[in-house]
Amino acid sequence: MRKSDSKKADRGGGSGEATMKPIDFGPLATWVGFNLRMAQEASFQAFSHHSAAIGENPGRFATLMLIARNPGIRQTELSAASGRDKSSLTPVVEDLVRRGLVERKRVDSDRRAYRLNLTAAGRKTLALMTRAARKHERNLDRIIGPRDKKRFVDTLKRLAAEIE
Amino acid sequence: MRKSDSKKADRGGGSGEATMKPIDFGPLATWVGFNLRMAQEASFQAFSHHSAAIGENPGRFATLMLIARNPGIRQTELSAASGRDKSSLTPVVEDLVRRGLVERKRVDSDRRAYRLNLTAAGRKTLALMTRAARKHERNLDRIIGPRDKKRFVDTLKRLAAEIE
DNA sequence: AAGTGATAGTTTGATCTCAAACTAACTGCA
DNA sequence: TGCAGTTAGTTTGAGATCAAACTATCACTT
Repeated sequence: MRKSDSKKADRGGGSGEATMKPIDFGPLATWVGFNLRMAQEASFQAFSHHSAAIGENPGRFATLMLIARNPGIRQTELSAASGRDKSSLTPVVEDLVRRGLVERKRVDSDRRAYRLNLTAAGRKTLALMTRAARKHERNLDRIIGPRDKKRFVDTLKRLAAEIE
Repeated sequence: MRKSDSKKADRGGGSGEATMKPIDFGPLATWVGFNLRMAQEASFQAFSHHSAAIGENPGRFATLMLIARNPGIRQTELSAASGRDKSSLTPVVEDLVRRGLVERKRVDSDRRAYRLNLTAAGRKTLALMTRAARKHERNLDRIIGPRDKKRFVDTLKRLAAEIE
């Protein structure tokens, strides 16, 4: 069983009875930040489990996709695009290179930087993950409903872009 | 400067010129999972920085709020409500108790379990954080727009609840 | 009672992440 | 030239998190 078991609840101000009370979320119930976290976590977990068979995780997937669509991208650009600190990317890229999914070339004109590209193996893995991701997305779409989807994603994008 | 510097980009299939190209997100652009992560991360960071002055973080805030609204809640219930594994909660609760914000009482009828309650100090800290959270939420609301807010939060809730 | 299976919370180990400090290399200006 | 400030990527340290294994206790059945 993943996550904690949400079963019965015997609670009460002081003296404990055997009444199963629902949780009171107070203001959290309507706050965006909290619900964003809960939804993200649920989505992340579900996709993690889906793609575990391939031996990757959602972060790797985004990384591979961004490299595929932006051949020659550099690590710092990649980190900005994927919303992670550049230092978080160091071990990820290292691992992808070690496993032969990504190729790293030093840039002639700037010897500090690397350019990243997918190898054939990388493209293959990406294709596998894309299939898993599509399945996952269909699941999310079903929950969101086709009507709201575009607006929902737009709102997420605005949030990501505009929070101070 | 937080996160990596998203500045210029000199990229190109093979030979590098000084053209600043925007990132191609491919299918990520429309996928819910990815945008959920980006928005969540942005929101989390912003609130973290806001509440850093109080010496807490978003997770602690949810924890305190849930204890406040559900006096006598047990750790396992709390972990389910806050979407974290119960084992993640152990050090959090320990720390809150150590710092005198939360009080932990063994349950007579079940000596495995604890009941959690806020102390006066805990209520004070929660009040402080609530102020910070309200400011943060106003900021998010402004981005989302009052019209869409309810629907947006409902969708987040459905996602959290219904992802397999 | 004794034993079996579930449950509350902790421990441990593996990942992932940020943030700040660091190295190397670039750019621009004096 | 040569120095000052910036940038690309790495290292290091701290903190979260999950998941599985574990301990203690409970609840139920026999």
